[in-house]
Amino acid sequence: MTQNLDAISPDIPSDYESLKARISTLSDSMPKRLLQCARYALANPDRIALGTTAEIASAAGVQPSTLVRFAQTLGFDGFSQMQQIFQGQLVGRNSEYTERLTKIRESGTNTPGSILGNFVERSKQSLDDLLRQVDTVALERSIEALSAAENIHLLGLRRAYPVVSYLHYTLGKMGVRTNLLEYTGGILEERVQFINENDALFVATFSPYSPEVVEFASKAFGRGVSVISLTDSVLSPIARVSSTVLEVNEAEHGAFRSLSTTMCLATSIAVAVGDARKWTSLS
Amino acid sequence: MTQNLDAISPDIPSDYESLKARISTLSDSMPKRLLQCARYALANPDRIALGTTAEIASAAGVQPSTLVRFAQTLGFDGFSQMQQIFQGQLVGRNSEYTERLTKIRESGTNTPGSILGNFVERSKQSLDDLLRQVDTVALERSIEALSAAENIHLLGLRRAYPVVSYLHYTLGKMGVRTNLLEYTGGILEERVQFINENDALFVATFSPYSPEVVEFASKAFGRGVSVISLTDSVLSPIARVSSTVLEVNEAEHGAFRSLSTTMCLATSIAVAVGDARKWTSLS
DNA sequence: AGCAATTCAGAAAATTCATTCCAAATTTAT
DNA sequence: ATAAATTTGGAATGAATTTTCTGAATTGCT
Repeated sequence: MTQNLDAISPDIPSDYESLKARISTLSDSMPKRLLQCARYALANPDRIALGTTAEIASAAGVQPSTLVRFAQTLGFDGFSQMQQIFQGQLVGRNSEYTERLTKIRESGTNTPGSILGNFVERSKQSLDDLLRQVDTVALERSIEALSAAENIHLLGLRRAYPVVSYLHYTLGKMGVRTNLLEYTGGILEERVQFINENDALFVATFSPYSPEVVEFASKAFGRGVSVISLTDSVLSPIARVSSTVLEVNEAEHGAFRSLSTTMCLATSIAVAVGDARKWTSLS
Repeated sequence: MTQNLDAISPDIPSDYESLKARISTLSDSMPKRLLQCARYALANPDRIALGTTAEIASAAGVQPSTLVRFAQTLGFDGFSQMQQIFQGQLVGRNSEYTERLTKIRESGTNTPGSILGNFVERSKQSLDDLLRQVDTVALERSIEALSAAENIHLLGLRRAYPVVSYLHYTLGKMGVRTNLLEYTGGILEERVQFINENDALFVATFSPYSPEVVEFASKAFGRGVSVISLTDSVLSPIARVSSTVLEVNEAEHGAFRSLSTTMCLATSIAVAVGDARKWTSLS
């Protein structure tokens, strides 16, 4: 009886795309736990494809039975039937991926896909380099300096602006207030006076190094402020006026650079500083 | 415990590559049925990864128990253990990755270096996932829409702000002027009226989705504006009010996410749009 | 050809798994 | 505030799956 009705009305999704679509539409009317399943499934399709109900359930923080109910809500008989869709996606994607990779490698055509592929490849390379070449001593000194600072000031223009802007946000989220120095005409220099000796200045600047930024850092450094700089070469003019220099070689495609690697380092710094501050400044 | 035993007994392949190597070396001295397994496994790795012993056995023309013996011949405890290697290959998670991550995790302490290591590994994985999961159709449609737009408006707050901010910069460098919508209190909504039908709105928003952003996009979409959104899930409220949705699963470490992958995609979009515009709008 | 060692198929056992069920808890409607 | 309906956790169940075991078949050796 029920089976007949089920078979008629909600025909089951037959591929991953329609499954996603259905989850998306049904998610509105889903109770808490089922929504939790929905979120987990969309965020970890691979684990759904390969895991057992027990494993997945514990990873998603629900009961195995909830997973089954989730699958049934979507129109499947049970979990296993839903799992097959995820498995199909996994296999198809795998073959597509290798195909895509070879296409990227051989054809120089500038399709959006190949541009992306190129950036991905180079970014991975660049991340590897970062981990291999990073100066851990400098990194640790940076964290220390930032953790110990009374106030943290952040400066970065143009390409470096998103980096400091994200640091500002992330550190803020961790309860570390920072002063993001936005560029508002020639007034920048005047603000050096508001930075005092116990503060730290974090500066990011890349290849056509903004003179204003270097100038600003120089003045702060001259005043005895701890200057931590993030740049792309030790030859950067900022290096001369920094207490600590962090170097990043960003991935590039033609004349354009991604910010993947830089962001990775920046985020790590933020988390490390947040961690360090948590222990020292715990009220 | 188990690790010690594993390490002592004929060390088991931890990688699909080394597994293949072992199969091919041992296959010389394999009896008929085991050879049959070997051949089938190498020819149908996906089915080994996903099937049950019964299914695979019948497909390969052997008994389930033979499959188990086959796995044991290669040094595994049983079939299931071998299957994991095939699964890892399918997901694209090779042993180096997991090895490094466990090494990082084992070191336990949150030293700056280990935090960075963690972010680097996860970002690399996340980049791989991006290339695997990216919806090329959506990507191409996004590029088209952005290239064809009279004006491009960019919107993103909090964690998404660095992304649009970088897009603003990069597109500007390529001669594509964009309108970066900064948040200045409640005035945001009023600005919808300055966006017209031939424009495109690029919106980025992530997990605690800013209602203002969604609201803004919704209004623009309602006015017939082409809305391209960059978000982290199809469950994102922005998906409903977008012409095209680009999904990114960013790497995370604890509660904190890097922006590496997102930045990689954003940069690719910028370059692709810049390319496309170059040909159409060459004066 | 005859014997020993190895390999095999198939059944049996042990384990794990997906699913169902029900009482408790929570939400919704009245 | 109370009752009804829905949702949830967790145990129970029955099915399925991996693995072991054993006698038969095959192979290799003399």
